[in-house]
Amino acid sequence: MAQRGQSDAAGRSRRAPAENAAEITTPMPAIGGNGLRDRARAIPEAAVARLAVYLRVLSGMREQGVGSVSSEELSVAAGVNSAKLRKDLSYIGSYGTRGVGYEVEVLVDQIERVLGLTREQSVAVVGIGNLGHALANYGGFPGRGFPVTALFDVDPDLMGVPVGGIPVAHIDDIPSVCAAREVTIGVIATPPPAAQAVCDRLVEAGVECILNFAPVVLQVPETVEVRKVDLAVELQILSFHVARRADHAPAEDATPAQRVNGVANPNGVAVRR
Amino acid sequence: MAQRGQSDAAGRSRRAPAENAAEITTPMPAIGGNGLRDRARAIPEAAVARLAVYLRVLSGMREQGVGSVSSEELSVAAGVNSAKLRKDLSYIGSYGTRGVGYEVEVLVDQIERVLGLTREQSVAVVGIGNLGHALANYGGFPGRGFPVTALFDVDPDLMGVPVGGIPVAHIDDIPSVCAAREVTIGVIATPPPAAQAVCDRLVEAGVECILNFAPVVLQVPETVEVRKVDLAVELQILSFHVARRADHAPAEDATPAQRVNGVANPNGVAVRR
DNA sequence: GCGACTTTGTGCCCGCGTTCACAAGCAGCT
DNA sequence: AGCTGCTTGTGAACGCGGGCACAAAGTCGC
Repeated sequence: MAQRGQSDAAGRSRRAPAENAAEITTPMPAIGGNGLRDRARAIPEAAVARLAVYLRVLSGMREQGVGSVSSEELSVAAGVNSAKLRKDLSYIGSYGTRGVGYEVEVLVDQIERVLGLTREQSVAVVGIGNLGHALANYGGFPGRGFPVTALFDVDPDLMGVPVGGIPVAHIDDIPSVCAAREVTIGVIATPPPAAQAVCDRLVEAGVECILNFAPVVLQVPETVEVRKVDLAVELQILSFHVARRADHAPAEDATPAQRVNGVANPNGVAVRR
Repeated sequence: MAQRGQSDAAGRSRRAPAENAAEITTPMPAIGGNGLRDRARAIPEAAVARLAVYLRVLSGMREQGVGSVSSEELSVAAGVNSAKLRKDLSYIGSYGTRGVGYEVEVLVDQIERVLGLTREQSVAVVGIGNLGHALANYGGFPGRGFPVTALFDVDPDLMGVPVGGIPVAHIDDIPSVCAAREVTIGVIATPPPAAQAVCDRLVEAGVECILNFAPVVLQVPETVEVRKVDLAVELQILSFHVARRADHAPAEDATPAQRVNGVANPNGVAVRR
């Protein structure tokens, strides 16, 4: 992560070296605040990504009537090691009871709080092609959803046509519509050439968080955060691994892949062997 | 920044300059081989992701007739710092001339070689919903494409229907079809409940690299590499940032976001200030 | 009420990836 | 040739995130 993304690609996370210098372990006197701000600020990006995964797993558990869960159980369900899971949870506070585990309900609430899911985010999708359609219909997923409240495109045939219940507007209306509906997250699913222009309009509309599916490096003001999902890059990374193992072990696993059941890496980063 | 290369099917030849392969710094005995294997193995995942980005930028430059480029130019175009770019390029060999820069053509070829793009990868997409459609039509993107050669779903109405030129087959046929078409990369775009079963079938068919769009933690053998793209997680990470800055600076940027033009982070990670 | 057991929370270490800064090397001019 | 200026390639330091292992803390049973 992904990545790195995804995220992470995987590989992920970077920040200005100056200020985070003193996070985590440092007591940090919580200068003028409730401390939650400073805490929220200190959570590493990678941990945030995993928290989102934990949230999904926990939501599933809650629906199945599971009342409490240990870090061990949760960690295998989420595909991470239990120490990392506990550390991640410790970033948001101490909500477990030693010797017992965590209460599912509590954990769900707290993670939602930290991820800012208590106030519903309003999402705008720009570019209503196949991908845009998919995103517009993505509305309800486990836990609270991100309501898609605005759709934009340039195709005249699409204007006013409802997709997933929301009529499509012209991208020229981005500023007014986004302001009116208090859009906080913009999703760019346009062809590459249009991406920067669309991005500029979103920024102009006051959107400060953007998820970009177009394979373009967006230029944005420092105040705006961009996350990128790049299909081509993902495929190329996989291609790299295909090539690497082809080079590296020209003739081995002719054996029909027995189920060893390793665990998929949460960051979308490949297991290196 | 306009690029958008569709067809650039110039058959280029590749050939690894065997000499420079194993030298440089690492002693690394290069046990039984050309050393390229060891090198390829040593490239960090994060660097691979960036190389893919460089490749796209370079392809665009080549189409515009740019002959050579310095690390500085390329780094700003790709949105990374120049030192990192040079280090990334150094992983694949020394193809620059000091005092001058890099030859675009050479760099493109070498990156393609390392990413394994010289042998075309065959991709299968499972789950032909909106997202599946989008992926099936994704075939041609800058540089060489990944040919999608197989599509699968369970919907009887879709059987045999061509999408993006390829008829949809039933997921029960995954093993046979994938084997026949030598699929090396599988893409899962199914609803969550079906993902694990589909994954198992792909693995059974010998696919060792999987790109998973379903919000599920897949269980796979150790030999299989999984990358995950999780829309919900991406949105939640952005939501986290919205919440964080809302908490942290309740009343500041009333100013209409002036164009400072920071540069989007290549890892998809937000620029934090 | 006390001891034993279980599980959390975290201090510490380690390795990877990023960044800095500089030496090495090439081109072009005098 | 030799000097100058520029850019690459990389050694070395740094900082973050991951993992281990243990102390703290609470529960359960007797």
